Amino acid sequence: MTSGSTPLDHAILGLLHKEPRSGYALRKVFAETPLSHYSDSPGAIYPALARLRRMGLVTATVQNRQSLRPRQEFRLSSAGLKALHEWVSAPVTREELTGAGEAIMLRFVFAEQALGAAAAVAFLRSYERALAAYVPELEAYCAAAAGSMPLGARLALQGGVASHRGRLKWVREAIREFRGAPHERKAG
Amino acid sequence: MTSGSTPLDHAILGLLHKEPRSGYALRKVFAETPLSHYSDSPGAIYPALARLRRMGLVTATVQNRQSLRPRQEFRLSSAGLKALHEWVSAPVTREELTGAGEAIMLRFVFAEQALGAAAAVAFLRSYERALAAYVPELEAYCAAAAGSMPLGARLALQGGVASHRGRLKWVREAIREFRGAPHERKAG
DNA sequence: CCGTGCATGTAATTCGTTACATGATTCC
DNA sequence: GGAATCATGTAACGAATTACATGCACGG
Repeated sequence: MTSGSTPLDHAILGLLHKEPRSGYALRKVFAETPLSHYSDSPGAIYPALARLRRMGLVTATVQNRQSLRPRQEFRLSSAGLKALHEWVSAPVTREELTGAGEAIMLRFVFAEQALGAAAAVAFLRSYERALAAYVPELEAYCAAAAGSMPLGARLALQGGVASHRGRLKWVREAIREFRGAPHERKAG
Repeated sequence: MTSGSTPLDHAILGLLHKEPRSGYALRKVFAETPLSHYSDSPGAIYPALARLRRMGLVTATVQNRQSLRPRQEFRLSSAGLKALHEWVSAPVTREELTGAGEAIMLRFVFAEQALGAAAAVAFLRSYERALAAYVPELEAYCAAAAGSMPLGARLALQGGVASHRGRLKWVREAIREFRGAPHERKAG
């Protein structure tokens, strides 16, 4: 098993490909960009880096060697580059498709089943609010950063915007559907 | 903290709301329905059920009490019902929006950055293939099951179909964009 | 009586989370 | 020199995964 195995490992390998970074710099990326759902916590990053180093996928160059708290800069090794290549070249599987946006739809379904149509609509309104706030935010990020981004990153960001816009459209249609449908009794 | 905390806990509470089930029955649901990305492994389900029982959210009725391997049927307690209500009623947060479909886009972005435009297109083709196979499958499930489903579940399923169709459209547009764009040199 | 499916669990390992602890640098 | 920020880690804990172990029920 020469390839990094967790999503966090993969994200780190990808980021280190662009340029060598310290653990702290990686934390900042995870905290401040749309990669925000990867953990920016030291308890995840530093063990992950140690792991990748043990696996030979990254190398660390230590600065301030004599210091009690030396800074390290991590860069991809050739094995790490190979692992990154294997990861991005692997075919897209069915499982990867299934995960997207699952959890939130589950909440919606159970809202209706456990609390009835009114709760389902309330949930949809909350979803709508969150999306209506998030989409312009993403668009702003997109507009600000698109110029300095490679084509793939720009397309991915635009795909994210489109996806959330599509969701928003679905939410609004779903609300209308519930309005139109005969009210079911509240369960529970 | 009276509410179940993990996604699996929530999924179990929601399923038990509909009807009491055994651990094995829950496993089958996770294995055979679009809830497929929750673990159907005994090492996840049974500890989760034990946890929920400790928290007082579910109760177990034991059949074959004298057997060495008694069957249990789990049902929601009133506290469990309350926890379910709280979960589905909680507002949708920004974090819930961010997670959707992240990992796969990351692979796409890094494919271009690490291997260049040709690899990015290859990735998109793989993505396209997977989606083109999955969407009709979902549609078939939808067509077969829609009649016997409550409105919310049907809408959620249709939303999933629409979302994946939107993705597919994006993938095809992205491929065209890469065709049109001047070829960048292969990095690495 | 033997295999297949139903059914419940445990053990080892690994990863992520939260909270904590510590040191170095920079700017006022 | 004190505060904020940069920077690196550890400890305790919870949860998921894989692999394993066990037992019951039924049909051929």
